[in-house]
Amino acid sequence: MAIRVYDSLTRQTRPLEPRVPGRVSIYTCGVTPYDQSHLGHARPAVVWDAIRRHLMRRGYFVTFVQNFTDIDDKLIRRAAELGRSVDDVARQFIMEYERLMDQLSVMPPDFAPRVTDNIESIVAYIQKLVEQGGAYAAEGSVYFRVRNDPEYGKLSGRRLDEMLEGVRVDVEPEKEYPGDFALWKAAQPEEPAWPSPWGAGRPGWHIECSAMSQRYLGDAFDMHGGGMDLLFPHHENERAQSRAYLGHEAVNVWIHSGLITRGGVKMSKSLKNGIAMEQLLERYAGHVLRTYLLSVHYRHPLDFEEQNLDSWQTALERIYRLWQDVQEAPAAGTLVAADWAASLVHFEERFLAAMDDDFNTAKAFAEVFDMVTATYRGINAGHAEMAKGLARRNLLAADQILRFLPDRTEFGDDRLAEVLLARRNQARKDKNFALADVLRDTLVEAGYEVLDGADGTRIRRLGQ
RNA sequence: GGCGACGUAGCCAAGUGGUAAGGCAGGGGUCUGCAAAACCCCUAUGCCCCGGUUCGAAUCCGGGCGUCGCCUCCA
Repeated sequence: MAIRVYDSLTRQTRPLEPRVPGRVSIYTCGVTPYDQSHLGHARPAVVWDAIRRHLMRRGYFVTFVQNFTDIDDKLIRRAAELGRSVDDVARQFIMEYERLMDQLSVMPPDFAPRVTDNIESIVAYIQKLVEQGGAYAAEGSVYFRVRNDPEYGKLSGRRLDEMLEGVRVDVEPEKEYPGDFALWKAAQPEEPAWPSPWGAGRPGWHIECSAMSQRYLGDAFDMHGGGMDLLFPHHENERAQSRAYLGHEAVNVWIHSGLITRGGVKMSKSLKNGIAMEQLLERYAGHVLRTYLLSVHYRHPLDFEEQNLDSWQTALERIYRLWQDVQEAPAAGTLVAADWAASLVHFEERFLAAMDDDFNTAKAFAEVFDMVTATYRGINAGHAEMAKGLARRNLLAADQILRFLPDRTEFGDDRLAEVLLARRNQARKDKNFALADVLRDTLVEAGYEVLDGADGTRIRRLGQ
């Protein structure tokens, strides 16, 4: 069955048809490293990671490029505030971003190009646009002729004339047309600058993605992604540039992830309602945050509410309990005929079908929860060996894509807790329940969950 | 003002024509020394409202109401 994806340009869901059979090339807009990363930066990264993993699971060879825009107005301003160089500030936040992504089990991109390492390509790209008449130099800057593209506005669903009604007043006077945007910005004092045919300066905001996607993926690639807020102007402009440069469409499918809101309002710096990942990761494990972001369909807005995150964590606990119970289970032997057994046997098909359907991770998780229930049903029905064997296989299959299992799955690695547990077991054997309860309370207070079962007692450190 | 999205149980959330997934919270049971865990049963005759199309609509069409996003830097 083909993978179906929603394309922002055509506003339709259609089968994914890679340009080169068996291979999928992807470019996504990364971050401008001028400050700490917040949840809004994590969402697209996690979503794309799940998409990549699913494509790989389906047998595609995936090439994934995600850039860093390490020269830009915000970055220049920030560096000035901090009294440090732009490069220095950018490097710091890039490192922090990469560390956070690692905590969220996000695979590093195959290429993570930085704008400042690609200036020559960008200049060459602009030069060709100028030669073709798609762009013009003025006062040391270069602007893109937006009106040359009859399709300008199609991606973001707007019309040029309508858009300019509300355009801000301080339009650069050297522009031929107010809607034109800068490809190259003439150098300002105290700002980093590179040489170019139009004088010293630096790239405008949108050109880097056209130039770098072309450099790393070629004249055409399969998927282009980013947050919904990049649709306009960033992706609209990017599309116009690439079409002018190439004479054809560069992108096959445009994919945009929904924004994160708080109290229904978008997270943004100006409203000071962003949540730093750093801070969140102090209180929640990486896989809890990662999967919380995947618990909602990627195109829908996600209203961040700490209580909902807590509910999600509670839900995950049930999966972890099962995992600890089955991770060492041998492969299932004979199969019995029962509803729960069929459900365990066919789990992966259903799980992958959910992912095939526009990467419906919310539905995929529902399949996982169903599978957990079916497993316990089997265990309670007296078929523990078969149920556990299948559950182990199924959890590993789902985890390949969703990455919900904790990194450290051992429990009881705490010697003291083991001693307390042994004492409690003895107390219970002696029917000294008062002592047994005290020992249990002590373990619970120490952050353990105490699970009495038919085949002995297990303890499990919460949050793992 | 223009363009676009969304509105499903107390809360979160799938579902785009065939009779409401999943999770959290809550109630009742089974099991257990007790508790926890686990399992079973229950919890939306209804999917913002009003019309329409259809044998049949949460899903399609029209009109409202509400919330949000983009139009300016933004993942």
